[in-house]
Order: sequence, then structure tokens, then C-alpha cells
Amino acid sequence: MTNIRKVAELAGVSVATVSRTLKSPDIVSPTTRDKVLQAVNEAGYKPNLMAVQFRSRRTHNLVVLVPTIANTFFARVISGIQEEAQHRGYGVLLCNTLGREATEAMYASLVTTRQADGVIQLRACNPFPADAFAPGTPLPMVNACEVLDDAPCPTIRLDNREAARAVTEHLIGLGHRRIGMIKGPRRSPLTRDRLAGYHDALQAAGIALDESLLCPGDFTPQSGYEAAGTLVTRDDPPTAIFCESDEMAIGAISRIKQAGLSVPGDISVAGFDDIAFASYSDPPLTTIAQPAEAFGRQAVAMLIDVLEERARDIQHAVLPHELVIRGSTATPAA
Amino acid sequence: MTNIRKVAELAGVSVATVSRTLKSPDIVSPTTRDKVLQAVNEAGYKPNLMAVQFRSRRTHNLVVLVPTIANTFFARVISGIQEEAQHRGYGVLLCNTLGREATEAMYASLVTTRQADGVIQLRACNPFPADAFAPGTPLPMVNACEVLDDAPCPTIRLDNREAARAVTEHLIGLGHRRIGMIKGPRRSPLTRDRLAGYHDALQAAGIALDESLLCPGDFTPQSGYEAAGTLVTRDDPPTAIFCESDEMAIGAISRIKQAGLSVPGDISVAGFDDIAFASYSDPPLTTIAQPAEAFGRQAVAMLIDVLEERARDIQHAVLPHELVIRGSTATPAA
DNA sequence: GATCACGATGTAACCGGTTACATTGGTCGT
DNA sequence: ACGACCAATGTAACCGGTTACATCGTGATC
Repeated sequence: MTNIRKVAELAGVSVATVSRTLKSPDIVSPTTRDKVLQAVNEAGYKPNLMAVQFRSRRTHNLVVLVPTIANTFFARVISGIQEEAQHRGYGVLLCNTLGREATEAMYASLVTTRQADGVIQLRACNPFPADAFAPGTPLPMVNACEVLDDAPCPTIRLDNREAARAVTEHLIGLGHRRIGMIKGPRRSPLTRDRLAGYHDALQAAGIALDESLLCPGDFTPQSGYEAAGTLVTRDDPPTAIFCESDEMAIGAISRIKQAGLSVPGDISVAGFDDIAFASYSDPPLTTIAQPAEAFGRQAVAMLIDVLEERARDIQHAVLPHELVIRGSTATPAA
Repeated sequence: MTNIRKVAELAGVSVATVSRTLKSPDIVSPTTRDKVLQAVNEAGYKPNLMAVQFRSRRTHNLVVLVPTIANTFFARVISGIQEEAQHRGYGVLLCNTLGREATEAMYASLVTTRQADGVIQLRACNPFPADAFAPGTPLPMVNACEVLDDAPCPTIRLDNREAARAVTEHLIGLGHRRIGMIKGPRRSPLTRDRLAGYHDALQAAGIALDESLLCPGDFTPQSGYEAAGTLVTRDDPPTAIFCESDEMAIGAISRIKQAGLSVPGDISVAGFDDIAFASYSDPPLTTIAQPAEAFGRQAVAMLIDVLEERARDIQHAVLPHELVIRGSTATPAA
């Protein structure tokens, strides 16, 4: 393997001069610079970045903890992360944690063992043990999408409560009074906030909450399919269903049709996320569009600000959402 | 930062003893082992893996070059990669290349600069310059899913020709004679092989090839939607369309319905991949199921075999596929 | 009792860069 | 002519582990 010493020998200079030529060319004389660069070429020398990183105590790698990469929404967030990281000269270590805390902790230890500089956590959970860092040190992490209420680090989120209120209000505006909801996982702040927004809208319209219209789900099409099954087979099915993710909405529509009902003729369905398939579903999905790629880009930007100590204090960003009305919601049948 | 020297001092032994206690505990006496382990605990010592990797010239990281992470099929492959890599003690550096050669080359250089040990390439392209490695050295890469014909490394693929033949034969068996095809990108071996399988089936059934029924696509729902538009607005639209990906099939179905036609009543549609949404589309998609996660797992296994020099010679694996018949294909209207 | 083998531990070189500090030689001012 | 100063370069310590080799003590063997 060609290393800096070989190049130095070849160029007839010291290793320091080679290093300087490559790192700060302006402080070596043009003559030696040329000699060195020619030797670098001749030897096909590429610095061993492992050594550079080891010496500089910086890996320029970021760990991304994603609950499930199979979710199209996260796939978009990751695209944004990737793009911004590449642009800033950082690499991305992607970790599919399936929401398991042990797995998250394992990957987070990439930071404590110096294999990565920081973590982007897409789930509401702090994967670091309490004593992982010296007190006073800012946590090398940002928390995006699903965020902790009292996150000890920068966060980037949507106003989920407001978004859910907007969707529900849209359904109420169409004339719906019995509105079901297919929720996300019980523990998730997303579920809690969206549920609160749903409540807000019902309350504002003077509609009493019917707990039995709330079904649990886990964001997958399968769970939407199953939850819709329980709603549809009731004696008094709702006339509209708000799903906390497009994937669940697509599963729900499939189940509703299977029961011989039409969307939106018999039941309106609204989703959340605006994934690519939302436009191609039949009918196209009314949903909340999230700036998924922006989540990723911003997360990287904020994390690097922390890592490179440009951040004065802990920032919290709220990104904009938009209600996108398509064909899956309509006035209820009389 | 606590390092091995602090621990050694604390335990009253040499750094070598600490290192040995952690790496091969059996060669130190139980007495010192206990002393050292206690010191490790007390100091909260975690080895700096950066240093370990630097010394051992092994990073235990794998680079994955994925054309687009937004594709649900690749998301599944990546899950498999992730799982197997974690199990084998390797990390995954995921790189969304968007099929750009320059981006691929940049990420591939993570290997030449010793930031990663090997590459899993999910596109038919060799991202390394010809002189990146000494002649005779096996290329630290495996090529999966879309593979090069003369790959200089292990490959894992599907028998795409046979799979496409099976789908087309299924459509012919239902009575279709005018079968359109929405293809993948022109340069891709996948496109070529699947097209060949389509030809095979037509030829075996004595159906003449109609070039005008072949439309280009790029695997996205959008491209399927557009391609279906050109097929559907013809004077003599096909009675069936074979799409080279489920995502395109879902786009195509959306466009066919928009034209006032029914699936499969007027036009049957078949896809390829069997993504999660395939079951929930309306109608559910007939498609070719690929063992996506197995692609990922096997790619990791074969790459590690190369890296750890267990592989005698270059292996090529062909994974099984399965025709899954659902509601989107049926006998053509009389 | 001297020799030897062996287990346990210490010493220090090494991986491949970066960089503080030392050294050299030349220019400039007085 | 002499010292101050500066630009250009070299020397070597350092990052934090691993490991070849040296050393030491103990018990077995002859």
C-alpha cells in the first residue's frame, strides 16, 4: 500500500511537506508542490482516511436511526438526509432499528466508540445511556419526525395536532359526523398529538367523541386493512375514516371495497404523509403533505451545527404541512 | 477521554494486559482479569473503535450503492442487507446514487480510502476505476438485483427472462393476444432480459411481436401512468399490459381507470416485484414475487466471504421467483 | 542444583497520518 | 556587518489501540 512516506521518499521531501501540500498547498513553495503532486500521481497515492479520521477524532459519519426503512415516508426523509450529508461532506450510516431499543442503543454506541460523530433519531427515544457523555456536553443528536416532548437535543417536527385538526375539520366540513380514526402505535407522541387534533376539531363542531370509532394501527397497510375491517363490520360504521398514515389508508380502502362499500360514496378516507402512491390510489387520497426531504435536510444541517459547535443553544423547528384534497373524501351519502 | 492507558494505570497493569483481557481473556490470569475488568468498569472505558479499525486495517463497514431508496423493492433488499450485516458484525453505509456514475464512484472510493471494506452494488455498473486495486486482487464487491453480464465479482440475480416468460405465458394462457409491455430503462440488463422472456412467450404461442406495444418507463408509478396513457389512447389498445415493476403497474392501473376502462375487465395488468402495496391495490396485482430480503442477505454473505478470503472463486447465485396470480389479470372480454 | 518449558506480564514498535516545534537559509533594515 | 524576521522545510511526538518480542517467576525433569 502506498502511504505518505513512500510519496515523501519519491518526491525527495519529508512526510510533513507531503501532508502540507495536500492540506494547505499555499504554504509550500510552488516548486516542491509540483514535485510532491507529481509523486502523488506517480504513486497513485490516496490518503488513508481511516488514519486521518483517527488522528482528527472526526469520522464525518452520521448515524441515522430509522424505525423502518420499508416505510415510503421514511425513504423520502432518508433521501433528504443523504443529499444534504453528501453535500456537507458527511457519510450516512443507515440503521433500520424496527423500533427496538436494544438495536437503537447498539447503533448509538457507534458514536460513543467513535465510529460516527452524531445521530439522527427518527423515533421519539433517546438511545444513549444517561452517562454516555460528560455533563454539560451537548448531545450529538437531533430528533426528527417523531419527537420527544422533552428532547435533550434539537428537534424537527410537524405541528401534528394542527394537521390532524385540519383533516378532521375538512371531513366535518363535508358533512361527516361519525368519523373513525385509525391510529398509530399507542406510545407514540404522533398518535397522541394527532388524536388531540382530531378531538379539537370534533369539539369545535360540537360532536361528541365516540371512543369506539378509534382503532389501533401501526402505520402498515396491513394494519390499516385490519382496522378498517373492524370499523366496516359494525352495525353503524362511520361515514369517514381518518388514517394516521397513507399506507394504512391504502390498506383501509382495500378493506372497505372488499366489504362491498365504495370510497368515498359510502365512506370517505383521509391519510397522512402524501407518499407517492397516494396520487395513484383509487380514489386518489386526500392527505396531509409533509416536507419529508426537508425533514432530512434540516436534520443534517442542525446536527452538523451541533457537531461543529456552531449552535449556540438547542433549536426546535416546526415544518409546514399542507392539506391535499383529492378524491377519497366527499360529502356523505344522505 | 478514557483510553486504554488510563485503565492500565488504574488497574496497575500494562496496556498490553488490558488489551489482552478484552480481546483474549483466556490468556490472562483470573486475578489480573478481575482487576482489569473492574478498572474498565470504574473508568467507563469503551475502546475507540476508530483506533482498532485503523490498526487492523478493517473497518467492518459495507457500502451499499442503491439507485433509489424510494423504491419499495430496494427498501426490502436493504432490510435484508442490514439484518445480515448486523448479524455478522458489519455496519452499512447506505448510498442513494440515483444511478449517477459520478456519485457511485465517489461512494466507491470509501473503499479505496479505507473507510469501508467492500461494496454491494444494486445496479449493473462497476463503480471502481480499472486501476483501483492491484491486479490479481479480488474486487471487494458483489453485484445484486441488476447485474452486469460480465461482472468481475460475485453476482446475485433472478432469472428475469424466465420470470417474464412466465408472466407473459400466464396472460397468453388467459387468452390475450395483444399484450403491451411497460419497460424499464433502456440500458438496463433487467429490461433486456425481461423483454427477451416476453419475446420467448409470444414466439412459443406463435404471436407476432408488435413493437408499438412496447413503452419505455423508469420503474416509478409516474412513468407507468404515462406509458399506460399512450397505450390506452391508441385505436387498438392491448387487452393486457405487463409492467416491469409493481410501481409502474399501480401507475398504469390508475391511468387505465381514468380512461374509463376497467382492470381486468377491459385490460389485464401484471407487475413485477410483489411489493407490499401489490396486495392492496384495486384490483390486487398479479406479479412476480422476488425474494428481496434474501437478495440482501445473500449479497452480504457473499461479500464477507470475499473480504475474509473464504471465497475460492467468483460465485454467481440465481434466486427463485414465483408467479403470484391475483385479481388484476383475467380472461379478455370477448 | 542446573536446565528447560511455559504461563503471565511488560516493553515498545507500529498502523498512517497531523502538527508543534526546531532548523535552515535568505532578505531587509540600520 | 549584524541581528531580526520570515518563509520553507524537516524532525519527531502523538492519536489509541495491537502484538512481536523480551522478561520474569515457577515448577518439572534429569
